[in-house]
Amino acid sequence: MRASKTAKQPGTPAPASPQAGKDGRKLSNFLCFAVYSANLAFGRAYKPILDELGLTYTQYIAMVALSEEDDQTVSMLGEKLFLESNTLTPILKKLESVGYLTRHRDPTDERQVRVSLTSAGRNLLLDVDPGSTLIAATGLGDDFPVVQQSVTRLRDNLLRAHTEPGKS
Amino acid sequence: MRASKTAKQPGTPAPASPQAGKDGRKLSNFLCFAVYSANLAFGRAYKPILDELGLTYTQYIAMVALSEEDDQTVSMLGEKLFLESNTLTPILKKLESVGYLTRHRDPTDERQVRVSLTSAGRNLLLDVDPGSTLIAATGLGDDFPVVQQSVTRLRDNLLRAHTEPGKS
DNA sequence: TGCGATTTAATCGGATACGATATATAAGTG
DNA sequence: CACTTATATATCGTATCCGATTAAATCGCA
Repeated sequence: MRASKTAKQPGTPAPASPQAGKDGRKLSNFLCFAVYSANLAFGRAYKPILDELGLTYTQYIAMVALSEEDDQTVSMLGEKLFLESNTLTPILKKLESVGYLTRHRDPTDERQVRVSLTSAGRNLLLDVDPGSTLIAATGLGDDFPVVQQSVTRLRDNLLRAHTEPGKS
Repeated sequence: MRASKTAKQPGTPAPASPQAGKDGRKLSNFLCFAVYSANLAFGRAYKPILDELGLTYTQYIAMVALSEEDDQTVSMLGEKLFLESNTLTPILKKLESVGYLTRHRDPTDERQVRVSLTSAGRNLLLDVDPGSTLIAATGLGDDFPVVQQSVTRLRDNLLRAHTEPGKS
C-alpha cells in the first residue's frame, strides 16, 4: 500500500535485515518480535472478554473454526488452525467435557474423530462480540484489512518456506 | 471507518469488522488469528536455526534484549519483552545454568536481580543469523518495514487500550 | 488373502504464558 | 523504632505448543 519502490525512508531506518549495523540487532527491529509481542497483546485484550465465557483464546478460535463446518476431523481442524492433534486433542476434550462440542469416531474410518459444535457451543459464539470493541483497540482504522492481509501473507510465506526445504 | 481506496486487491472483501455478515465470522477474517498463526509460523521457522544452538525462541529474544544493555533488572527486561517475572525467572535461570548470563542480587536493593550476558552468551548471538535467511522467507520484500511498523503499532495500541480501561 | 507401510489420534515430556500467591526487601508513617 | 504499605522476584497451578512416540485402523500390493 505504501511506496513499494522506495526502500529509503528519510526518517525511518527500517533496514531490510535486522542484522545490518550494530544497532540492527535491537529487538525493535525484529519482525518476529513484533508478531510475537502483538500476539501476547491480543491474548491479553481478549482475556477479559473470554474469561466471562470461561473460554481460553485457543479454545475460542477452535470453536470459531468449528462453526464454519460440521463433522470436521481433527486433521481438518488442525489445517485451519495450524495445529496438530497433540495440541488439539486436549483442547477438544476439554470443550467436549463442558458440552460445547461432540467427538465421535467416524464409522467409515475409525481412525478419524469427527467434531461438531453443540447448540450450546454455537449459542456461546453468538454471545461473544470481541470484534466491535477490539477493532477500535487495534487503532489501525482503515489500515485494518491491509495489515490483516499482510500478516496472513507473511504467515503463509513462512510456512511455505518451512515445508519446502529445497530453496537455499 | 470504511472507504479505503487503497484496497487494490480486486477479490478481497476485507471488512473492517469480522462480525459483519454471516461469513464475517470466518477465521480468515480475524486479525487476531492472523497474528496468532503468524507467530506460530515464525516459531517454526526459527526452530531449526535455534535448535543448533540449543536455544528456544523465547530464550533467544531474551538474550537479544539483554545484549542491548548490561545489568538490567528482571523488570526492565520484562518491559522490553512484555513479560513478567513469573515467565522470565525460569528462563533466566535456565540460561544462567548453561552459562550464557549471570544473575546477581543488586547490593543497593536486594529485591532486584541484575542480569547480564556472559561473553559466551554474547558470542552465541554473533553466531546466529536468522535475519538473512528468514527475511527472504517472509516474502514481504520492500513491505517488510511497513508491516513491521504496522504490527508494532497494533501491539502498542492493544496494550494501551488494555491498561487504560477508562474508554468504554 | 496376508502383512508391512501409511495414516490418524492420542500420549508424554519439555518449555513457555499467565493469574494468583508467597517471600523478602525497602519505604513510609507516627 | 514498630508497623504498615509498597515493590521486586519467585513459586505454583492451568493451559497451550511442539517433537517424539504409541496405538489402532486402513491401505498397498504381491
